Amino acid sequence: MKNTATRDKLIDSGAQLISQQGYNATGINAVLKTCGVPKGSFYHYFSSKEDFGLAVIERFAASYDETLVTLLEDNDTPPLERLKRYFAVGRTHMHECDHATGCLIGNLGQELSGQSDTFRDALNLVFQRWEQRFVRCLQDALARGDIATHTPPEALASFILTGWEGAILRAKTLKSVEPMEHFEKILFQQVLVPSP
Amino acid sequence: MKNTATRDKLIDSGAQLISQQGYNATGINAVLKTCGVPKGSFYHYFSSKEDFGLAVIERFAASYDETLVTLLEDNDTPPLERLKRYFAVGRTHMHECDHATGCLIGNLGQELSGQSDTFRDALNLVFQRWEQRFVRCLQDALARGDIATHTPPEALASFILTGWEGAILRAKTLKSVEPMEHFEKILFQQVLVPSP
DNA sequence: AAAGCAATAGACTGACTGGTCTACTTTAAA
DNA sequence: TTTAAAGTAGACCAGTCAGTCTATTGCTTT
Repeated sequence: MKNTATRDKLIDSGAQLISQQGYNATGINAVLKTCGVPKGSFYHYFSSKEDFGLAVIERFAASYDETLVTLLEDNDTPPLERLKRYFAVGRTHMHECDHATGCLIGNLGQELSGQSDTFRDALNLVFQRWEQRFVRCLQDALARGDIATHTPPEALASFILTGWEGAILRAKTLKSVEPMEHFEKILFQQVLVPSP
Repeated sequence: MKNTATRDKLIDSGAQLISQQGYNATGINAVLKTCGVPKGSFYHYFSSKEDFGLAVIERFAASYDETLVTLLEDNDTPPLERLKRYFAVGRTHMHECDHATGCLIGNLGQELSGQSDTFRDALNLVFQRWEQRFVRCLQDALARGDIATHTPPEALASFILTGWEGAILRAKTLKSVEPMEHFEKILFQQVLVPSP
């Protein structure tokens, strides 16, 4: 398996279609059609649709983790500013996709975690890695005294991730980023605050 | 259409299967099999699968709204206590379904709002009605001085709904109600608080 | 140049999809 | 008692699904 260009094309098209329509609603033939790859190649690179789905998740997570690092571990920016920037980027993405796509991992988590343990485990791992990035950012903020709370940063990170994912879901059904803005506002005004 | 027993059986089975597997993964034949109804009856009561799906949403929303009223508009209980009870019931449900089902409306919102405007509109309406219930409860709390915040109750209600939906999603992938507990804890310790 | 493997190519399969069709039975009104 | 409609029943349809199969091409190693 030296030529990964075709494999990449398949994963790219798959990620796009799955983001838009979900996993079950995305047929393999549709993926092949959008990238002009014959079925023989598909089953040369992937043993099954599930295998393909897991590859899509893996690649999305890897690429997303890069942007997460640049946004959340930039030590030249105060930690809370990094978080705000992260949310702003998310809101921009939501606008760009006309409130239709949202978060691939969140979508698949909702659709597949009751359907397949393999998928659930893979998606759970991605979520946990994201939480770790938040934890580190929050620890920075705590160390600088930017926030003062008795809540452990792990719980705060979980709160931020779930709140944000929920806001994305709501933004999709509402076709507006308003729920995301509400979340940000309340988070920074009432949760991530210095001691009074 | 006088005899609604068959129709109800179809909707019940449909709600159960769609809750577990999602809309796209639930075939009509599977619904028919689980409730022993022939296909002729299905298309006698519903014009299409989409029509059926909307009926499932409608019925779930109506039945869920009843429990929402008894939980959130019980004037014998302080408003914040009502909210806490609501969350406790949600957590119990999550345990009962072994963290597999979650919230039907949230699931479908994620799966279908990018796929069909009809579904998105229907689900959005349900969410908005839920938010209204929260708003009323929060107004009670504000009037009693149980909470003191400059954030309008509508924004708070949106925050609570999205946070809770996100926590449910995360609980599904994690197979644990921990994210739901984190959300509750931070909400009542740092957001819904009286003036210091 | 020959051999061998990686990759491409797409026709094909059986199972299943949502949906249609006709035939039959029950119910209720006239 | 007749008649029409409501509802039941399931065979059947075209289309699509994930996945298989065989044939061929391109590249690399010997």
